[in-house]
Amino acid sequence: MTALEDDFGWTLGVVFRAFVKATNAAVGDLPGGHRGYQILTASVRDQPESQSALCQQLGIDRTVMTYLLDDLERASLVERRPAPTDRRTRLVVATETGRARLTELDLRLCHAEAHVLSGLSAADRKTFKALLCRLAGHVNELDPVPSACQAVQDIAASTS
Amino acid sequence: MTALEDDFGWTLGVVFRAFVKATNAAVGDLPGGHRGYQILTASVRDQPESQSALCQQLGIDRTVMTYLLDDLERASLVERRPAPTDRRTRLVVATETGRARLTELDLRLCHAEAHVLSGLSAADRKTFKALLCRLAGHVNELDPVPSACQAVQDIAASTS
DNA sequence: GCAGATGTTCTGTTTAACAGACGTTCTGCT
DNA sequence: AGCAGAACGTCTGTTAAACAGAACATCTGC
Repeated sequence: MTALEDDFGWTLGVVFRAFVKATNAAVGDLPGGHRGYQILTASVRDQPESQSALCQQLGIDRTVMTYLLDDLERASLVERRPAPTDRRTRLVVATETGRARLTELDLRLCHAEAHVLSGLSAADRKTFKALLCRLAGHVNELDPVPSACQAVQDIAASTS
Repeated sequence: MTALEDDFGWTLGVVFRAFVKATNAAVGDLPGGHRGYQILTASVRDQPESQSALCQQLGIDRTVMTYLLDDLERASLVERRPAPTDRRTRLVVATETGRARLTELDLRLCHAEAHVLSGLSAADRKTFKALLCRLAGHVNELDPVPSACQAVQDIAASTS
């Protein structure tokens, strides 16, 4: 219980970790974990025009994306189909199953967020989110975040 | 710029990542990175009575701690000396150099925190920290955090 | 003094990510 | 049309990090 490190960093880490843990629990056995979720989301919302576009968007290595998609495809959540305009590229589209799974996951993730934030009143929750958002925006100006996944990778080699 | 994932998780990740990055930059070439800093801090503040106590406190594997301490010792920042009461255990004590390095690091980390929080006014900064602290406390009740480092490890296998 | 427990280190295995090579397909130039 | 070079996706090999378990040294209780 001693303040091992700077209090701010420690608390931030605790909260972030709790969110990560809740998120993982919510995602459950989805192939690829949180990255599977992100791929699924992108395939529905953004209709990525190629695998490599998806890679760049999510900050995932091409070689990793390959077997990530393999797993998702094996679970019938997405399909790789050759792009009609350029047969080098594969279009990543969500199946009906994948779409259904995504709406379910969104719900669960919403609960996960609520779980982490349950220590605050509704008003505090709102101000916290607002401040966090301002902070994120400011930080993004200072040093644009390449991607959501990149963050995780950096963190892996980093500190709390 | 599309909201890939839940906004809360994304913003939290962005801010956390920014902090991590700033922290790493502040720590610089310290052997062991942020863990080196934590070990150094613990060796000064808590005077750990054994390596394994340190491991448990920081959530670092024993085998990892071994070469982490090797590196720190090689840099003359800490010393392993046999405990007078039990010669099986090694006392980890900071050298004078290590102590000086730590005060310098504390200063740099303070700047790093200020850098991340520079997007908020002093008042907002204060409320943000307070809310974060309440959140961390609450989260800790729900599911006690074993350690600061454990968080990072979990995050490595996780989401933003 | 001996059996078992504990602290630390070493070895081997596993996992994850990345760099590079390869086959396929497209684009630009002649 | 045909060819050189680039781009996309996949596969192979290498590297780094973490953990499990064995091995060694030392302590505690009987």
